[in-house]
Amino acid sequence: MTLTAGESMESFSSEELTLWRMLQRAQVRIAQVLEADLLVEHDLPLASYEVLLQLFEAPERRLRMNDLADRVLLSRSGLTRLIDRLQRDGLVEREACTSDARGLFAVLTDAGAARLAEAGPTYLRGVRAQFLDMLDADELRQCAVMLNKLLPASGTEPC
Amino acid sequence: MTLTAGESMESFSSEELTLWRMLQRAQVRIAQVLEADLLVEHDLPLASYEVLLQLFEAPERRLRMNDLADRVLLSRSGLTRLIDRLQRDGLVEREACTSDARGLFAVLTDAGAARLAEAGPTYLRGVRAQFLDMLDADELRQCAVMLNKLLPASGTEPC
DNA sequence: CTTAGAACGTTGCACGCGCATCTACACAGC
DNA sequence: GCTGTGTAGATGCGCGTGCAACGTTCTAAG
Repeated sequence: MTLTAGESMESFSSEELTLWRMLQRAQVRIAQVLEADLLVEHDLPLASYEVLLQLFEAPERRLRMNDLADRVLLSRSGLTRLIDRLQRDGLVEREACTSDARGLFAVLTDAGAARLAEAGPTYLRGVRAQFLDMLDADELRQCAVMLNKLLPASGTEPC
Repeated sequence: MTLTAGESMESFSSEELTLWRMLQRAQVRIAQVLEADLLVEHDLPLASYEVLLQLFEAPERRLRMNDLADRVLLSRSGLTRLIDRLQRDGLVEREACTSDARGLFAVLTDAGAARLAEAGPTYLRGVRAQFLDMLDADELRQCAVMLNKLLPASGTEPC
């Protein structure tokens, strides 16, 4: 607990932490390139793309605000503003929920689906170039196994 | 190229993209927990921690602003502001570069090293709990191999 | 029916970031 | 020497985000 700086620091440069930092770098770099591509080719931020995609995949192309926020890893307020922008651009609409007057659906419009279809190839190409094509089939499988171990766990916080 | 929405969308939900999105989620979730822990226990944002760590690992605990910006994946302006804050808190100092009057070093102060030493265990514990402990030794090795494939590549943009 | 508490979404505020721009300096070439 | 091009950092500005607080609505207890 009460280590001097010199003592406790040894472990900081361990392989372990290097691995985590590499993961961080990889994810950030891929996301940066992806966002830049989407912005240049379709004037669509990555976060917006992901919202449209989630809505597209949802039944009836609609999702509760709360659900959506969880899926795109955004705070509720952050999603409110993002949906504001998407609605202003006509890509999404808000619709009241009949069974729960508090609830609101974000619904993908036809224009939104079209925009998503436009941007999809760019996104797909970026993910392949930056990520999928770098690894062989075996590695992708192992990657899936590891990510499955990582993900449910991070949602199940102890205590 | 000119696919209808229905056509081009099939591939969007492919395993491939799911994998990328899982990677994204994993990284973001881990970083969120890490940042929350550092903030609660040491009032230190993750980005600040990473700057201090980079400086600590650098020869003479100093780095050029430009170098540092690359290492922490921040824009130059972003780093300028961040160093402003760290300097205000006495964790870092700016020092002129004798060989290049344009250059500035960011130098870790003793207070900065102490703060880093305080926060280190929290960081380490978080990374272990969220990431390292979830995988076995074999997987960690494979992870390292994959990340090595991913990382240099994302820095070597074609065209 | 009334009331306490929780849940859903929105809004005020401050913060942190990136882009474009600016200044200062370095390193050519003349 | 001077001038033009490139680089290192800093600054003005706008944008996007999270936190805390708020209004509204649902649910449960009395």
